[in-house]
Order: sequence, then C-alpha cells, then structure tokens
Amino acid sequence: MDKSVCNNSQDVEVRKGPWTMEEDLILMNYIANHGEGVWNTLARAAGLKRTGKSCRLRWLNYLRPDVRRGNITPEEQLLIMELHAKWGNRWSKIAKHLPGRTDNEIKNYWRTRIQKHIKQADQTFTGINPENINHDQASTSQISSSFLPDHAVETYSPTSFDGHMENNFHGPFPFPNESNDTVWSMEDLWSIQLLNGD
DNA sequence: AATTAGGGCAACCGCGAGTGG
DNA sequence: ACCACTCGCGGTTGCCCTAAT
Repeated sequence: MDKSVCNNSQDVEVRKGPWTMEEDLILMNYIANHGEGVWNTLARAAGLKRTGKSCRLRWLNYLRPDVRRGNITPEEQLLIMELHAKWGNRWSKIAKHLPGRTDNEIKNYWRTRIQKHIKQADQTFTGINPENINHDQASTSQISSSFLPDHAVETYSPTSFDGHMENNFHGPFPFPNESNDTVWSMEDLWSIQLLNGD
C-alpha cells in the first residue's frame, strides 16, 4: 500500500497510508537527535515525505517511548468510563489521566468495546432501539454500574487485542542511553520488538 | 479450502483555537 | 483587525486479521 500524492506542480510527493519501519526509524532517529519541533519543518528536515501532521500523529500515538500498548486494565476501563461520564468525548483530556495511553487508543477502545457493551445493555435492559440514544453523556453514567471491576475483568479479553499486533513492532521503546548521536538500527528495533513479546 | 462478515486498530480529514507578523 | 501558519482534537474511514459459514 504505497499511496502517495503529488500536491503541486513542483512534484512535492506526500506519502499516505501505513508507516514503514524505515520511516519510523527516520522519525525516531531525528527526534532522538533533534527533539520535537515544528512538525512540518521536522518532516522536511528529516527527509520524510509525510505531512507534519502525519509525523506528529505517528509519534504521539505510536513511537513515543512512553506509549503503553495493549491490555487496558479493568482499573483503566473504569477510569475511562468515569471520566467519559464526566467530560463526554474529550478524549485527549481523558487520556491525560491515563499515563501512557493516547487519546486515539482510548477513543478506539471506547468505540469498539464499551460502546458495544452499552448497546447490548440498552437492548437487554430497556428494549430501546440503541440508534435513538445519545450515548455520549447520559447513558454512560446510567450503564456504568454494570461495569464494576469484576465485571470488567469478565468482559474484557486481552487476547483479542494482542493478537492483532504481529506485523508491527510495539511501543513503548526504551530510548537508548542518550548520546549526542543516537541512531537506531534495525537490530535495535527488532530486539525491542522481541522483548515486547513477539 | 474458499468466501464472507465483523471486529479492531492505525491513519486521514476537517475544523477550531492559538500565535506571530 | 486581518491573514497565514501550526497545533490539537474529535470524527470517520480503510485495511488487516480472525472467526464463522
């Protein structure tokens, strides 16, 4: 899947779609050596044919060393539900209270897991057509009593999450000891991947 | 074994807010 | 005050994988 787009007459190619390991390496090496900055500038300076926006997203959601992946714990699930009941779809705000979790991850988790349970619960307990319900605020707190910790353990299946990750290496990446010229090799990344359980 | 359907996740898109010239 | 640019956010889409048929 090598989608790319030429934006203008000067043939500035912009890559889209999934990131390759080479691109990840370039971005990680660049940030390790220069730090984060203005993303558009960074993308160009690093030689990536990506938008700054794309680089930022990739870094924040996947490459950042403190990103935790997989296995949302029952405690985290409960916290997500509490905070969602309080703030609604303010994913970034919610994510700030879950160290290592990204807004995107929480948002996906909510949509694929919790919202599904809510719909099921709505149908089971009320017989109301879930299409007619605004789940964002009200129904969350209404339903949350059915998600007590032990129930959360029962309903959450970690294996279904981990099973999807074979083709990508995992965060978090422990950055190597800071030297002035930190360069990641393929071997580094693969060994990290192995350490993370592949 | 092949096909289909659904789930789960990564990534893109559009919009609004913030900032500097 | 206006404009251009960047960032951050939330919604949505597209793709891959797995389970079911």
